[in-house]
Amino acid sequence: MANSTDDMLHQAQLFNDFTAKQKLIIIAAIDVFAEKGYAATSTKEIAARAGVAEGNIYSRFTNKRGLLNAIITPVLDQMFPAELDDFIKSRLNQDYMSLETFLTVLIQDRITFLQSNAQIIKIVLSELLNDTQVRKRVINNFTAQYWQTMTHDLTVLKQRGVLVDWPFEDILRAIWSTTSGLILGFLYFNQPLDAETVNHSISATIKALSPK
Amino acid sequence: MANSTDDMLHQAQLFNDFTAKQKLIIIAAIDVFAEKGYAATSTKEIAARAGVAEGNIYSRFTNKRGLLNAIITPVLDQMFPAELDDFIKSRLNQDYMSLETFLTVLIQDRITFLQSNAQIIKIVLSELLNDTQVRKRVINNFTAQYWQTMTHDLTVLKQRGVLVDWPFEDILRAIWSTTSGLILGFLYFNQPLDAETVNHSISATIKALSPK
DNA sequence: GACAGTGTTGAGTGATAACTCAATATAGAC
DNA sequence: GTCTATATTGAGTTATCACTCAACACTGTC
Repeated sequence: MANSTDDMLHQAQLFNDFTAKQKLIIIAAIDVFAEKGYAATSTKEIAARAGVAEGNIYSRFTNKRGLLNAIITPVLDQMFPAELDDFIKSRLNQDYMSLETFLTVLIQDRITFLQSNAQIIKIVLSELLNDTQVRKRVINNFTAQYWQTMTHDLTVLKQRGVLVDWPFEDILRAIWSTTSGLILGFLYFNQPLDAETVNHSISATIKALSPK
Repeated sequence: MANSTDDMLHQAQLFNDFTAKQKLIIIAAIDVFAEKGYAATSTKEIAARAGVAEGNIYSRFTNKRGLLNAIITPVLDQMFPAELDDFIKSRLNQDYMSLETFLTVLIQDRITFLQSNAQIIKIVLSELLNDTQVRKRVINNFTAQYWQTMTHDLTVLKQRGVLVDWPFEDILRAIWSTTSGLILGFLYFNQPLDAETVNHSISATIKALSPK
């Protein structure tokens, strides 16, 4: 399953500090890691797909894990952002922020992000399940950045009485469960990610988190 | 992270066709596979943990993948059952089956199943992401068994007007997203699985799937 | 065009992977 | 207790793994 040219360009933007051949290595590695997993992939295969000598991997990325880290770090850092995108902020910082607006903008934004980094997300997910270090990094990013960002807005919504009065953990789990369900279905089970499907999920989340 | 004796007994029940040493192999393999993933685990390490010669693995399980299959097959087959448990059936086949009853019984049942097979579920999830064959098996079980079972009851609920009129795909995704979110939080992020947390998730699903 | 610095190569290395197999231990039938 | 079939052993085999390194190519500077 090769990347389209668009995907390659998009990914290349994330990796500007690298030479042309190093980018080829990264792109090949993303492909193979996403397909069979990090542990089941050999550096020899990556080099062959990239059309590059195997030693090149080690002169730039130190070792196999260094290559993995170079790939997943930029995505990991953007997954649970410390603050929201300017566009989102402008939509959310209105006089009256409805739960519907809040969840629609938020979920749409994350779906766009996850979908446009589909291959790398697959790698991150797999490592999340198998590697304690990666799992710690994700937890750390989540609690140190995202949690702070979200609880502020969630508190406002609670106070206005438009959000159910549950612990933040339960609310965030509800939001991320539906978002992840959508993305996982798309990535692994060939399910569509069209407007109607997404709208149903968003609508389900809105209803789920509205007070009775 | 060793298994408790209870877990070992529970797992042993699933694997009655095996000798004592073969069960030790299975239990050791479950432990290591769940911790670091199938591909990153060597048969040498499994044999060492089981206190057994390495060759024993190959005389009974043919090869490393055979061992994996012996472990995940019974869980895979129960994950999306062809028909519901008798107890569940009796609760659901009442004169009036409310959406609340339906979802509560259904989700509780799957949470119990997933939780009591926690270690093997971790292995299945990891392989689901990395192995096309396992993914095909899951898809096949789901569509050939579970889909048939569920659509019948969902149709009844739709006709009674207590269930939102969405495609079955979207409804099942909503149910499984929240269930999976709960289990994943428990398995990988040390989140609690207490009654209140579960109730919030179930309540969220009920609201999400109720018509407006 | 000589030089310096960085990028790239690919044959080579030791470790370890999955797997084999002839020898040995064990358990049940009679 | 003997016999037979199955379970178990562990040293050995082959392939492949991650990784190294000395040699070579390339690029820009003066």
